[in-house]
Amino acid sequence: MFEPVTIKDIAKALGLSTSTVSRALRDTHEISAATKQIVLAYAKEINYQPNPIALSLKERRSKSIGVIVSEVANSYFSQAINGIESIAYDRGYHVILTQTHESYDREVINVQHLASRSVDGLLVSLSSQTNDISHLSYLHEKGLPIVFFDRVADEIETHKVIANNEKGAFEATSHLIKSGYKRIAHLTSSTQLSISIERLKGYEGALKANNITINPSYIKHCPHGGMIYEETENAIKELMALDEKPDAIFVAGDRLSTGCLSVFKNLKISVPKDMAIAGFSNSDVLDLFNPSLTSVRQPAFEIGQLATQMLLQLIEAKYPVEEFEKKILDTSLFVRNS
Amino acid sequence: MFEPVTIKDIAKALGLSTSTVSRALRDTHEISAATKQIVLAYAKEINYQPNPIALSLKERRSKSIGVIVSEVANSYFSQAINGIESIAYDRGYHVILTQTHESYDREVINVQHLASRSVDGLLVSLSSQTNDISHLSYLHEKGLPIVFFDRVADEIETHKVIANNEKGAFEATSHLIKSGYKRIAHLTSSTQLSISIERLKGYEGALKANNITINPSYIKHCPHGGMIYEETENAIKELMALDEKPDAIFVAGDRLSTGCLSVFKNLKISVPKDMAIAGFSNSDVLDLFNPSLTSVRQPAFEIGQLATQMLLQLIEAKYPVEEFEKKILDTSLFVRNS
DNA sequence: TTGTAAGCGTTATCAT
DNA sequence: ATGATAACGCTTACAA
Repeated sequence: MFEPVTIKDIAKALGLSTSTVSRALRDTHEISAATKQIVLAYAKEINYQPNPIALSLKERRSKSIGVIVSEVANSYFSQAINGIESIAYDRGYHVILTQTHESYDREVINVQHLASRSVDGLLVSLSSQTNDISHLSYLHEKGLPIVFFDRVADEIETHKVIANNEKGAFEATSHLIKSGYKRIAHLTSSTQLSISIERLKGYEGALKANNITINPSYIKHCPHGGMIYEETENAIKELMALDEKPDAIFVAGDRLSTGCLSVFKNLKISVPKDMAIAGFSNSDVLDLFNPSLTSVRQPAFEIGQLATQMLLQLIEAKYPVEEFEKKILDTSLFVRNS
Repeated sequence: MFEPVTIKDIAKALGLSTSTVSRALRDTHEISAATKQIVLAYAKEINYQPNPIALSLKERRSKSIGVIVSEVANSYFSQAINGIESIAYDRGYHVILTQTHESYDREVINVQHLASRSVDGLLVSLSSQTNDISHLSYLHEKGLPIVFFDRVADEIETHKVIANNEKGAFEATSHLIKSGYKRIAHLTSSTQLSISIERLKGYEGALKANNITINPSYIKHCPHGGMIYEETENAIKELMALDEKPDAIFVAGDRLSTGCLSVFKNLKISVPKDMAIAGFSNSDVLDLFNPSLTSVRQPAFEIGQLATQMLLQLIEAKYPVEEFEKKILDTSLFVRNS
C-alpha cells in the first residue's frame, strides 16, 4: 500500500543523481533543457509529489498556521474561520484548527501542541477563562508570530484585529435608549475578556451620554459566555427578581444573545412583555427571523481575513517587525423591523 | 530569534550522544536511571520540545487529518467539525481544515494539497459540483485512508457516516401530509449529491405511501445548495408561477432552508399565507425562534465524531482493512410548536 | 548502558 | 551540466 514516489526513485529510474532530479523539478538554470524535460515527463508519468514534510524539516517552516478559537460551532467564529481559510488558501498555507471550549487549560495545551514548531504562526482568540497569558508571551518572545483577533491580550505586543466593540455596544445601548427604554441591564461574559471590557465601556458610555445612572446590579457576568444554559438563566432570573426590573438588556456576546433569548422563551417567572434585547450576534439566521433582537453584527469574515494577512506578513517578514498594528473594524446594527 | 532546542543541543551540553538523549526522553529501558534523570532535568530546564516534523519525516506520518467540507460557516458542518476536533484532540491528531465552497476544482486542489503525504487520512464531504471522484479514488487505491461523511461517494469502498436522509425526508414529508398539505414541492440541491438522491427518495416515498402523485414540476434543483440567493429565488418563483401552486415545500438542505425562508420573507409575488415549510436544518437558533419551519435535524456532532473514530481506526490499523462500514444515524424532527 | 551510523526526502554546497 | 555529500531533527539497529 501507499508507497510514495520520491526524488530518489526518479533518479534511480533515470540513471541520474538526486540533485539533478531536484534541480530539474525546480526552476534552476543550471540544468540542460534536455534532462529537465526527461525528468519532468517521468515525474508526471509516475505522478511524483514532493514531500512537504521533508521540505518543512529542511526549510524550518510548515506552511501552516494554527488557529485557536473557543468554539467552531459559533457563527462568529465559523465566519472568521471562513475568512482565515480564504486567505490562507490563496497563500498556500494550511489551517490547523483547535478549540478551547473556553478552557484555559485546553488553551495552553493547544498552544503548545501547535507551537512546538509544527506551525509557522498562530491566530489566537483567547478563551474566556484565560487570565495568565505566559504560554503565549513565552512563544512570542521566542519569535513565533502571533496575531490576536477578537479576544486580544493587550500585554503582548503584536498585531491585533478586533471589531469596534465599544462603539458597537454604545450604538446598541443608545438604540435601546432612543427607543424609550431606561432601565437597561447588561449581560456579559467573563470579566477579564478584552471584548467584555470594551463592550461594558460602550454600554456605560451610552448611559452616561444620556444621563442615566449606572446601576451595578444591572450588570451580570456569565463567565462561560452563554455556553452553560443555567448560568445565563440564573443571571436573568436575578435581574428579574430586582425591585426595579430592567426593561431592556444589552447582551455582549453571540452565544449569550441566543442563550438569553431561549431563557426568555422558556422562563416561567414573570417577564415584562415588552422587554427589549439588543446584543452581539453573528447568526445571519437569527436576525432574519427573530423579531425580538436588535443585533450588533461583527465583520467576522473580514476580521479573519485581516488577521491572517497580518500573520502571514509577520511570518514572511525578512526582518523582525517592530511596529505593530491594532486594526479596529466597525460593527453594524441590525434593528428589528417589526 | 526563535532558535529551537534540539536533541543535539542537549547531547552537546551534557556530553552525551544524541541517541542516549533520545532514549532518555522516551521510555526506553535501555538506559540508566541516572543519565535519564539528568537528561530529563536539563531538557525541562531549557524547555526542550521535540520537533514533530522530524518525527513525521522519520515515521512517515504527520499525526494530522485533513477535513474537506463545502463551508465552515454552515451549522451542519461547524457542528460536525466540532465532533471531528473533539475526537482528533483526544487522540493527539491535528485537524487541517479546507473548504470547497461547492467547487469541484477547489475540491481537487484541496485533496491533492492535503494528500501529498502531509496528512494521515482524509475526512471528506463532497462538493455539490463533484461528479468525477477519480482524485479521491486514486489516493484511496494508493492506500490513503479516507472516510466520507454526509455527502458520500458510493463508488469508493471505505467507511461512510451519514444521517438517515431518506428516513428524515420521509418523516418531514409525511409530517406535512399529516398536517393536511397535499401539493408538496421539493426544493433540493445538485442532482448528483448522495444526500439529494436519498432525500428525494424519502420525499417520493412519503408521497407514494399516501397515494399522492409525484409531480415533476414540483421538484426544483438549486445546484449551489442555497449559497446563491437568486438560484433559490428563481426556483421558488417558478414554483409559485405554476397553475397549481404547491401549498408546502420540503427543503433538502441547511442553507437551502434558510435561503428559502428569506426568499419568502422578501418575495413580492403572491405566496399562499399558510405555506408550510419543512426542511433539513441544523441551526439551533433557527428552530428556537422561527415559527414557520419544521426542521429535520442531523446529529452532526456525532457524525463528525464517528467519522473521525473510523478514520483513525483505518489510519492506525496494522493490516489493510477489508470490511467497510456505512453507519447511518437517525435524524430528528423539530416540529414548530405554535 | 552508551555510542556510531544510517535513514526518513529534500535541497544547498562543493566538486567535477 | 551533473554528481557526491552534508544537513534539517529524530529514531533505531548495530557495535562497543
